[in-house]
Amino acid sequence: MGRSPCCEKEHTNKGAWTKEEDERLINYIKLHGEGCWRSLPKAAGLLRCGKSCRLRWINYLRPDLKRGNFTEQEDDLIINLHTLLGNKYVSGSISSGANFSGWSLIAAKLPGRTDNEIKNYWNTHIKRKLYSRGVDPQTHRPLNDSTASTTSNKNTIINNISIINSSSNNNNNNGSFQLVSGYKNAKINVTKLVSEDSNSNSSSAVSSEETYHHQQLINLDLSIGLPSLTSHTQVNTNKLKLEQLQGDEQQETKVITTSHGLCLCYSLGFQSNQVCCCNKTIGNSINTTTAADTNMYRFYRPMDI
DNA sequence: AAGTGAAGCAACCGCGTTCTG
DNA sequence: GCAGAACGCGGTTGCTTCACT
Repeated sequence: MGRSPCCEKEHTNKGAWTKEEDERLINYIKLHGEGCWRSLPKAAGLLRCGKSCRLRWINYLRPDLKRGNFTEQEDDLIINLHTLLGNKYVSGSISSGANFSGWSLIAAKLPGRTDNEIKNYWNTHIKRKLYSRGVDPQTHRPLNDSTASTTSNKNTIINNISIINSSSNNNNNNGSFQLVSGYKNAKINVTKLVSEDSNSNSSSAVSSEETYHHQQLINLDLSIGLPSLTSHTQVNTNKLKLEQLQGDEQQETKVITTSHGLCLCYSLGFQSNQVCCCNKTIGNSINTTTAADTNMYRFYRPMDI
């Protein structure tokens, strides 16, 4: 049940773009801006599909693109974000209409890089890098981990977590959001972010119930830098802990909260209300502090179920 | 120098969701 | 409310370049 083609295929060029085509597209967008990709080719005098124009502009012609090799820092960030977000397209998960997906979200955290570029880089470089480290690039588990079966996707879903807005059916919008498995029937449950005093160790900071779950978690030492926090916000280490949900075939979620109400959507770089409706982002003032304030989230992977 | 396979990457494709008339 | 258009995404293809024999 496909869709009708977006353009007349018999009258469009395909394949590599010529310099002249590039110049036409650049000049047109400089004059008229982006938008209405369907009508752009005709208006710009290009015998190209609108989708093709959009792809060419976004991936190669945009003036803010950074070309060249990826840095080690970029490598690490991509790996970490992929561990958290995966690469699955989870369109329409956000009530505001924004789409969540792996590559595009990762690209949003790497200025000047495109999702296509990151995707290619992942497939050609990082996969190999992870294999050489003995890590499965899909599950981010050790290759010799017999429990990380690729055939039981429903049980290994960390890289298919999507973020959705807080449930509209309750009023629990206190800076919360949900992480939901992208796999049907996945039995992952997300517990809350447990705030810790920076001087205390993790075991003393969690309740007995949390300690129980803590013992079942594997620390992958996956850390993602948070935007700096302002002075009015205590610097806390927050742990996102994923626990297994036992004996329940239903996919289930719990709301994640932080002690200071920082929305993880924000921590991932979204502006206030851009993707979630929690109204708990710290706002513009968050940009004013130093790297010394930088906090880190540490993510844990659940044991297999 | 020529042939061949691997690697890299630009571009295409199909599909899900949102938008619009 | 509905249908088709538009957009944006991940997956995949296929061309080009590179390395090796």
